[in-house]
Order: sequence, then structure tokens, then C-alpha cells
Amino acid sequence: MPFLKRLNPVQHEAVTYGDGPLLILAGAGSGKTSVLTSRIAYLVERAGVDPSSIFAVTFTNKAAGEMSERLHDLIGHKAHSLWLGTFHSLGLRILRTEASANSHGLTVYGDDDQKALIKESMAALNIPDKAFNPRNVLNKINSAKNENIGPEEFAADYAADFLGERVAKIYTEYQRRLRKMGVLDFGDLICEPIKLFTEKPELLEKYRSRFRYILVDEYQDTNKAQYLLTNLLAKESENLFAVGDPDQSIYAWRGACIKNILDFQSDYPDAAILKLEQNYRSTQSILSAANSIIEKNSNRMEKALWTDNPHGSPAHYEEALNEYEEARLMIRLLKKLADKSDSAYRDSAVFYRTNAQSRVFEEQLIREGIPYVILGGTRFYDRKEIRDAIAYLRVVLNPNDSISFKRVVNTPPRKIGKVTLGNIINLGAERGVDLIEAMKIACAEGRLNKTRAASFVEAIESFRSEAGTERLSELTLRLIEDSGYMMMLQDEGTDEAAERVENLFELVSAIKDYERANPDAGLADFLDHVALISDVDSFVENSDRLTLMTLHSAKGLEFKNVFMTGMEEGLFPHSRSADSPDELEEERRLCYVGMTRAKERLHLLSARSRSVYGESSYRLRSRFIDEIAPEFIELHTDDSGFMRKNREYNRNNSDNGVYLDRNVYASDNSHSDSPSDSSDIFTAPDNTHTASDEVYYTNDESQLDPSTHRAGASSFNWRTGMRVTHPAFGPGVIRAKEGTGDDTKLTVSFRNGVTKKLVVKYANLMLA
DNA sequence: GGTACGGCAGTTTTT
DNA sequence: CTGCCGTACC
Repeated sequence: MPFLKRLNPVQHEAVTYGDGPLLILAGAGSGKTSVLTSRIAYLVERAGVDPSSIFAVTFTNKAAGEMSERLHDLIGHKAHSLWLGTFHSLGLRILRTEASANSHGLTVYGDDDQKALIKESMAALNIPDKAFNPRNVLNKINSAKNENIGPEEFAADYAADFLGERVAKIYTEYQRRLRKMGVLDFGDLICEPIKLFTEKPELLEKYRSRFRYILVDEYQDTNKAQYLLTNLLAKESENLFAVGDPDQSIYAWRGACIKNILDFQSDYPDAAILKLEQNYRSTQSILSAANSIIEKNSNRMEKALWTDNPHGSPAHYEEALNEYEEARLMIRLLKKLADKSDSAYRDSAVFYRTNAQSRVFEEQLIREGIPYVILGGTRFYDRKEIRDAIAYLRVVLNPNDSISFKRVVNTPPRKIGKVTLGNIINLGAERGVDLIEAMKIACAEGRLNKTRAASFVEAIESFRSEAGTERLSELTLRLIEDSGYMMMLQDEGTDEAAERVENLFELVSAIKDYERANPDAGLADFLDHVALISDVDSFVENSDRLTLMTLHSAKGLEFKNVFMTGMEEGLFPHSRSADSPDELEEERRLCYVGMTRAKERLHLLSARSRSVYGESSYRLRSRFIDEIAPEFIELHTDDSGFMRKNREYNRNNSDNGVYLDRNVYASDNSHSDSPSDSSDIFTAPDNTHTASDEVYYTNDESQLDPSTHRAGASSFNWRTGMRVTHPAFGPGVIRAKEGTGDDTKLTVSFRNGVTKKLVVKYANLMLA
């Protein structure tokens, strides 16, 4: 059992632990992946456990793939008989296994398809999407599903709430349509198995007796529904092996429930808890810097991460003038690393808080001719032409998939607009046939232009008739050609269209690769694959390229050199997290996750000014910079005057979790004339009764009492981000500003939910 | 039924 | 600034 020899004592104990629930608190870089893999190998090779009775959940498909590979090295072909994947892929696997008869048409909808179906449902209910943003409705439905709340329960919960009641109606309709079409959304992949198990106890019993060993990675990021599913399966055997790190919980916004890991011991009173506290990844400096950040969180399980690694160099912080300079600074530092050490580009990664930040880096990297890859943003499979091609494939598989049908029935243009489309759908409903059948009937009865419709119907049908004999990649290529889609692009003659054609060929070759890797897979399997994979999953470190990604995508990865960029208040921590201490703590965990990805060098960068929405504004460095104990960070900045005050201010106020809205003075011209002496431009918040945000920049100390700031003082410089109070609407935040002086108009979002555009002169606003 | 243009909302993070 | 949606016209 050679793999046991490589483990430290705690890891060894975890891997060889007997039956019963076990929680492993695994700090960053503490070798948890190897513990998980070894555990499975141990179960199979030493404990005599049948691999097919193991159910192992990872956070990404990539992690599952890597684990599968490593397992194959350890236990050979037996690695293929366990169930290993993300919650979503395993949920789908359960559903497919149990959906015997009508499994042919199980399609998984992604975000955009969901939104389209929400719109369709709203239209059917005569709810105008002006009053109700489909995106918001979708978010509500998704959050409900994260907690395994179905339409009925949702309706019951919100019966008294006008808005909630409408959302419940939409949810019900949306769900009805999903089921009618045989389509699942992401939430269904967890909720439907739960429903299945609840409604059919004998089925649950079958799964319980099959899967005697449940292993869950990243347990801190499971949501309520996933927790329920896990517990349904594990409750009888109680062989639940959960691994996680509460300090790395960064998906609360997606429903992740940190309580799941914190309450493990009360859920399983017999549970043992082991802590993996030795870090094998980072230098001491980096680890200490990261620790000094995470310690600022008040809601956490105590854990002392340490390392035997060399001390290394302290983290390096540097400010650039603006976001372009920030990118160039990153490139300078990157080149320096490449010159003096043997670091290749592939050893470095650039992290940022929001996808939008990637654009500037991309531009500068192209200019410098540095090879790079961007993870996330628009996935390959999210491109328009790819989604169109996928929609064709979905219609082949599931002719009732109305969203996909609508997407392509008139692409290329076949003179099938709203009216004709409505007729087809009605005809289908009347005769009880699918949409392709309905089109054929309409043609036969002369209600549809035959020649125009033919390219569509025939392309779909010929795919089907040859599905058994011809290869998927070949059929797909023929489908996009026969349908006229390819011709449509080729006729366009623009560079963009040419690129789309290229992408379609790339899709065909992606299908070829897939066929090679999965010889037995069919169209349905490929579509599942497309729906469930993400960019991170297909990330391979094979060529020498710099990697760019969001901090969220960085979870689970490691790089020799890490650049964390956009270290600015309002961006990171993000201003959307400003109002809630909990969200702020999550931002801090995100910072911790980012820092602990670095093995040797950690660069933290920020821009003093940055364009957002095309308008540039001044920024203050992130409080996180100032939370790092000074001995672990080198500050390359003009640390006098303004910025020094900033630092002291952050120091004094950042450890209590109270957010101070620095957007207030982080704006256009107020900064350039900041006093170089040390007059108290930053006063501590007066937290007597208002919520702490009365910090703003001014030269006049007498104005520091917010109650003296009335709108009547028309010279007052209102800025976006400021907290204000309106006599009628109550407290709110300034979102936008137009005009100057007496003409100033402000867009204010009030806490009661309404957003108003107000003329300052009349509004009688006060600073909150 | 197709197209051209104008207005407005949007960006936090994703399986 | 951009991309999407709705409207008005062909």
C-alpha cells in the first residue's frame, strides 16, 4: 500500500478511519485531494469495499476527472465502477438510471435557456416582463431550488406577499413546462432525485444499500438541497466522509450553506473530526499573510495552518495609476519572474474579482505578444453559433424542446415568424404531436411554405434516420450544412461570420474528441456533457500560457506565482457586499482562497483610478491589503498623506466586520487635492444610531456632521455610492448622478426596493 | 414577416 | 460602452 506511506499522521488516520461519519477540516494546500483519493483506494484495496458501492462527490468535473485518473493509477480498472462526479452530474445519472421509458428526451437547460423559458411562462400568464425582470424571477426560482423548495411550498411560503405570489405563479408554470418538455434545469438535477427518493422509499432503499460509502469534497460549499440528498443516501450506513474548509466557503450567494459543515457533529453525533493543518503548498510568508487576513473573520472555526516550507519572500503590493497601468505593471513583474527565475508563463496566474476586468489584461497581453488563456467569461459553448448548433441537436433529440426549437426554426430565415410559429405550436398542442410533426402536418395541409420549411424538417429527420449508422460528428456537420445554417454564415462574408464558421468546425472536432473518449456515448450523452462542463473543467496546463480567471474559478488550483488584481475598495471587497457583514466575510474568504493558491510569490495589485461604465473614478486600496500583518507584505506605494491615512483608517476599522463605504470619496476629483498634511480627513464612523457610513471627503471639518448636509447646500458634491435619506422614501444609496449644481439629478435606490430619479434641488435629501 | 434604428439596462462571483 | 429589446416602417 505505497500510497499510505506518503501521508502524514493525521492524513493517515483519515484515510484509514473505520466505518462511521467523519469530517475532515482540510486547510488550504493540506493535501485533501490526495486524502480523498487515498481513502477510496484504501476502502477498495484494504477494507474490501466493492468499488461500485462508493459514491464520491467533487466540486467540479475537472476535480472528478483528475481524481478518476489518480484512482486509476492506484486501483486500476476498478476505478471505473464507482460513481464519481459533481452533485449535478451524479443527480442526472440517478435520474437517467431511473427514467427508464421516456429517458430519450431528458435535456438539461443552462442559464439562458432557463431565462427564455421564464419569459415564455410569464407571457403565458400575461405577466409583462417590464414589471417583473425575468432575471430576478429566475434568481428567486433558483434560490428556491437550492433549498429544495418546490412551487407548492414556495406558493405557501409567499401566499401573503404580493410579489412572491406572482413569482410562485411563474415558478409553477415554469416547472410545468419543464416537465412537459422533459427538460431539467440545474436545480432539478438535485431536487428531482430527492423527490424520487421521497416518493419511492423502495428506490431510496435500493440506493442506500448500494452506496454504503459516501464521500463529499468541498463540503462547505454544499447547498441545502445537496445536503438533503447526501443525507438521504448516507443516513442509514452513516459512512459519510466529508472534506471541507469553512474558511474557503465562497458560494453562499449560490445557496451554499456553511451551516452544513459547522453542524456536522450535531447531524452525526458519532462523528469524528480531524483537522489537516499542515500546508504543503505555500511559503511561510504567503501562508502567514493569508492567515492574518482570515483571522479578521469573527464567524469561524479555529484552525491553525502551518508549514515546513521555506520562508520565501513577502507578498508584494503595488499601486498603478489606472487599470491599463495595472495590466502593464503585471506584465513587467511577470517578465521579471521569467527572466530571473526559471518560471515559465504557465507557472503564473492572474486573478480578478469580476470577469469584466479581464478585457484590459487581454488587450495588453496581446500587445506584448504574451500567450495567455482566459477561464470563464463566455464559454465556448455559450457562443451564439455554438448554441444554435446545440439547439439543432437538442431538437433532434427532443422535438418538444420549445426553447431550442424557437431558437433555430427560423435561423437561417425561413419566413417563420411569430405568427407562423404560434400556429405550429397550437397545431402541435391540438393534435398532441411534437413540434416537428406539427410542422410536417402544417406543410401537408398547405398552412406552411413547404420549400422554406423543408430544409429544417429534412435536416432534422435525416439526422434521426441515420443516427444508428453514422458518427455523431459527421451527422452534426451535415445537420448544420443541410439546415442552411452554414450557408447563412458563409454568405455573410464578414470576418465575424468567418470566425463563427471556424467555431462550428471546432465544435465538430470537439464532438470527434468526445466520441474517441466515449465510444459508447450517444447524442444525449454529448448534450449532457455540454450542459455540465465548465471552462475550468477543460483547463489543461499543457502549453506555456499565462492563465487568467476570477477568484472564484481559482478555487482548488495552485500556481507558483499569483497576481491578485483590482485590490480596491468597491471592487474587492465588492460594493455589492457592502451592506452585509456576512457577505463581507465571504469576500474575505475569497481573498484567502486567492492568496493560498500561491506557492512561491504573491503579487497584489490595484489601480488608483479605474473606468467603470466608461466613467473613471478614483479608488482606494482594498482593506484586505491593510489587514495583512506588515511583516508579511511589502508595500510599494507612496505611503504618505492620503494613502497613509487610508491605511490607518483601514487598520482601525476593518477588524470588526463593519463596512465603511469608501465609494463616497472614491470618486473623480476629490482626491487630487487631498491634503498632504495629516488633518483628520477620515473620521471614525459615528455609530450611535445610523449605520456607520458617514465617511466622506471634505476639506472643511465643520462639515463632518452629516446632519448639516442638506440638499439645499447645492454646492455639495453628491457622488454615487453615498448613503442618503429621503423624507418620504427613507434610506438609500446614490446609484447615478447627472448634471451639476442646481440641475443635479440623482438616481437613488432606496432600501424599500424602489429606485427613483430625483432632482436634488427639490428632493430634500440628507446624508444618512 | 423582415429589418433598421433608438432607448435603456446592465456586471459580482457559477455547477 | 455594449448588447438586447421593442417599435416603426418596409
